[in-house]
Amino acid sequence: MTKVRYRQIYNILKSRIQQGIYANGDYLPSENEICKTYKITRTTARKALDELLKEGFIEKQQGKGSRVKERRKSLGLLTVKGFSEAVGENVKTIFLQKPQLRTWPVNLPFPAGNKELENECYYFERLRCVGELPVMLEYNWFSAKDLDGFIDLEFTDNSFFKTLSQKYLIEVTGSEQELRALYADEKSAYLLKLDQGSPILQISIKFSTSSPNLNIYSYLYCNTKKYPIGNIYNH
Amino acid sequence: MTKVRYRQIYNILKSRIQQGIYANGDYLPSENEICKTYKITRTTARKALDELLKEGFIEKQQGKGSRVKERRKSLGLLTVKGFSEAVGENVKTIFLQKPQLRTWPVNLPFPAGNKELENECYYFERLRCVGELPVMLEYNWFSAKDLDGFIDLEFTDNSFFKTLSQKYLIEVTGSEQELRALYADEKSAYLLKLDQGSPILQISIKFSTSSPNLNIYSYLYCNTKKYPIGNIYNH
DNA sequence: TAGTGGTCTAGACCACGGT
DNA sequence: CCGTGGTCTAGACCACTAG
Repeated sequence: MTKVRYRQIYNILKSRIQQGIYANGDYLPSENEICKTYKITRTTARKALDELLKEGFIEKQQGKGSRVKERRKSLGLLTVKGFSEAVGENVKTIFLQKPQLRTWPVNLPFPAGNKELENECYYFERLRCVGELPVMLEYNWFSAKDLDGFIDLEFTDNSFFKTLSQKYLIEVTGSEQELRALYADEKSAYLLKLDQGSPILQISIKFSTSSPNLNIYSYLYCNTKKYPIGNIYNH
Repeated sequence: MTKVRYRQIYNILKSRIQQGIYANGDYLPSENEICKTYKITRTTARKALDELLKEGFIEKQQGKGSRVKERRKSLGLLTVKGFSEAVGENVKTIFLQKPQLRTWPVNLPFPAGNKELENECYYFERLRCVGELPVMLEYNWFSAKDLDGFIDLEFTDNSFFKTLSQKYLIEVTGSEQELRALYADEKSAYLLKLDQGSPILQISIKFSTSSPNLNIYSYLYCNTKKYPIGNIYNH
């Protein structure tokens, strides 16, 4: 799959955790053992563990080891690359607007680069649910440059980023966000099954990708009553 | 100051950026040049740059370099260790409740460990302003164990974490957060100069420290109208 | 004292951007 | 082509935890 070694190790360890092979509170093998097992050096092993740390799967303590941490019932949207990855199973996605070509809107969450604005943009709109409960309303824009045929595309696993990766070999490399508490407008309230004027969490995002002239701009509107948004930071 | 080399380099580069020696859009010296200048290896140089990246001071591009990024007018609370660090200058802090000994409250933002609960806890409460505008209301709890004399303590630079570091040699090593949009209650609304029932951003935090039995539990209530909360994530 | 994670060195090869 | 950042190796020393 991915070529990078630390990413492979990361995936192996992550799936071991998710399958419960390393259960809650267990210690992972030590860094040196991981090195021996996978024939890598500590630099690489530590890089894999760092990813797990950043995403809240483990916690480390000097002199003791890396322990599997309980993940809370929150959507780790801020540290992860998208809704599907953040939530895991039991996700339902409803397209309110399939990808279509548009002119750029006036109010992007972050200013776009000139090269991006040279072309029109793709736009789509989705409602995300955990089980039957709608928890997030999502608006997305990105430059149409270099992404021919995006309109007719079927999303793999309903994941936009997985689709980008598989069909265009483009990876998300980072994100920048701003958070605001707002009143829900009529549309958001209706779709998220809230009273109009309820407090709602707006997340403005700029995703950067491995393609320098492609950024994804998104507004997320979250119903945080049942599922708050989670975030983890180390160091 | 700090003994760790990459932290020193990080501080040097950060202050160069803040002073405008490396201005907005400029490229930093390349990793190899940084190595030569400070007589370090690339591992160390890269670790310093990684910190700058995480906090949004720079952006990197393979084949080109590390460029100084414009910081937006938002409080980078989620990626940084506290209000003072997040905001920079022009901060005003008002103590609503000076540190005092208390019994633990019922509703901590995250469950505390048994060792922490064995003792009573310290509590304090502050209002944080940017200029004259109150933007954040802050409630803090932490175990009184090993922190004798905390009540009479003067905070250095109004920074709780700086005080911990200097007086007790305890460092913040990470944090975990949950975000919710709520209605402002009477007290929050009054202090943050909002209408009662305005939407308000609640950040529940657990700060972990270099002392395994000391975590800081906080609720932050933010007025995001003028200053949204910012966050950055890479990889 | 043995084992763990944290820091650091010295060097290598690769992928990417611009000339 | 060269210089950039991204990955990886092999090995060292340190700080912390626990028996």
